[in-house]
Amino acid sequence: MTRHPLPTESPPTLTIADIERETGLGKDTLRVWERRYGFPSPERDAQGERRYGPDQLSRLRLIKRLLDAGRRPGQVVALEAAALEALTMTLVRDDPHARRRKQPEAAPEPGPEWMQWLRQNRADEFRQALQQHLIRDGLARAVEHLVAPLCVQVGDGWMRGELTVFQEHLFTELVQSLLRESMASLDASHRGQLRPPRVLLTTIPNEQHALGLLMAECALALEGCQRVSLGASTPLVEIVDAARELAVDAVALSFSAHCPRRDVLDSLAQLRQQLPLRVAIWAGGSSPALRHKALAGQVKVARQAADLARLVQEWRGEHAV
Amino acid sequence: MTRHPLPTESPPTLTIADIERETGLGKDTLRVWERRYGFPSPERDAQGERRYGPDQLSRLRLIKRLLDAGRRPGQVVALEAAALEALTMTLVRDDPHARRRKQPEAAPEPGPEWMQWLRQNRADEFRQALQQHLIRDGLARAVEHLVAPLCVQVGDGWMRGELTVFQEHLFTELVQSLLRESMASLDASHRGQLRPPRVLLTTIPNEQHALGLLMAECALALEGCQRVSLGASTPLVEIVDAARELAVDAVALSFSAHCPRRDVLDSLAQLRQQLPLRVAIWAGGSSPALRHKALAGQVKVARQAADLARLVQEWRGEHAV
DNA sequence: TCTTTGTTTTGTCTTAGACAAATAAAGAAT
DNA sequence: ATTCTTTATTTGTCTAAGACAAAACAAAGA
Repeated sequence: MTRHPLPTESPPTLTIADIERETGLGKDTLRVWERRYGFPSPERDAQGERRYGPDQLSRLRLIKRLLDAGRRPGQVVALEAAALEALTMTLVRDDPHARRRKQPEAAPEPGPEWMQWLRQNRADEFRQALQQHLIRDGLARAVEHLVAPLCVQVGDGWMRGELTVFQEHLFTELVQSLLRESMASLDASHRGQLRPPRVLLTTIPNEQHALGLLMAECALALEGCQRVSLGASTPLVEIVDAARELAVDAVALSFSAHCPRRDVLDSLAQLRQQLPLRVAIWAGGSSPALRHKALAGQVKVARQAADLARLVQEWRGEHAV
Repeated sequence: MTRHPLPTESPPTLTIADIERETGLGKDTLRVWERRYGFPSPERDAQGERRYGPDQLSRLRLIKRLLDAGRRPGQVVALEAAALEALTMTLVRDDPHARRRKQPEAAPEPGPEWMQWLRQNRADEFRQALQQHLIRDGLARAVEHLVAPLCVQVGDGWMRGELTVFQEHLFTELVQSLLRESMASLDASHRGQLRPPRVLLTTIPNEQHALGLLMAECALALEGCQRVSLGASTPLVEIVDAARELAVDAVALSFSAHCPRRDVLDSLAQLRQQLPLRVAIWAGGSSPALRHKALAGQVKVARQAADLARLVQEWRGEHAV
């Protein structure tokens, strides 16, 4: 993906745009880190432009993981690769705010075999086991007690470096395929009997995480709701337009843990302002920003699939004919 | 999504980051356009930062559409909103290279009713009609003669402004849901009888267009291939790793029309360099860059779903036991 | 244990200039 | 008429150091 593919030169080949794409760190951020912390320290090509080596890329990947885990740049950017690895192994989900959260009656975690299948790329076995689980325990329980916690485990595993990016992609794709299948057969059993509320599902721009959205749709499907999904990453203006044109009763938004706080709060505020009050806003997902106080009253927050079912029932209670 | 939501002030409220997110135009590009063409011409807030009004945003959206349609910035950026609208109506798909391509035996285009359902947000009718079509004509014909041309029509309609972004999202989601359903039942009928080649499907980073990928997967499913999809936007390094770890015979990549030429050619070259030669590379999609000569020999290009089926058969011929 | 204050960290924005890759236009040779 | 080369223009992205507000942290007070 380098602009000048020179097979002969090995070490410094990646441009700043490449690094931005591969790590998700902005160009400005990369430059200011170089100035402040002395890392990354790319060489320069004939035109004076930055050229990063593969070692710096992987070190930046480690840093990004630690940042997502709650570390701050000043603590980690200047650290050696070895120290970064050590930190990575030490702490997983060491969210500084986590002390307050007490383990809510430790739900039965899915066993380690699931993660092992992923690590060993046994996609077929993973898929079959998940399919069996869906059939035997039903969609509701499978989402709540298997898929949702697996998403957390996969996220953690990715942070710890135990899972590669492609293994995470594979997981997403497998789950997506099976959940959609389950919903299709669920709808078939309802046969046009879908009742209100009519719910619009999507995520805000730059939020590509589609699994949360899909799990939310499952919860709504189980309640027999009419639903319209726009997939991920819809511009805010379009969400407002869609809510009007499609005449929905509620807009459900999913926010993954990686979604910047600002974007979460700002977009929810803006949507509340632009959507008519009779349209409810339901926000869900693992984003910590959803615990923010400013949301109370404006927006209903659902932290689990079961919460979403509760919101539907509340809505039906308030809009009984 | 504005950083400072001031409900009292109406006109200039969007920051440059908002514009980047909503239009997809880079910050650098927006600044250099302002310098060169005098547009956009944002006001400044107390800190001297750019603040764009809604009118400028919509005008930039028009410009973006025209650029995607093949116009160049120098021709359109300085134009008034009215002139932009006029240009938009005038020319659709006015690809400057289009003169060479002769209409290849005009395939029966899907009727106008499909686009009308989308424009009028009749999602249910659209879904039902598509489902019936899939059942009656089969997956192969439905993809080739209905879904694929509809994708083109939707792309054009979006450029002309006849379709909104959310209508395009809705279309994508509906089609995706139905295609996945069809593939699931197709696989169920094969019952573990899937044969080689084993194919990895994905797109390169920043290529979010998932429908092309899904249509490709349909074509492979129809041939009874083993396939592993990673979804959209996988880093190149990860594609290489995944190909090795998952022991695939071929890597299939989908490139939408919006995908930058450079990215297409560079990533294909880099993949060919890093993948072992026994792993075939199949590139498909509507990207014009796929016509480039440099690809010949290195990579097999499939412009339609049928081409992909042919590639599978060729592969099987070469690898007969 | 929770709110309020002050301090530090950190991402993003600003400026103008430079340059190479992509595209269009013009000319030459089939 | 086409196709290939050469020249000219357009256009996106990179560079620099400085600035500043919002987020995060630490410490003091209720």
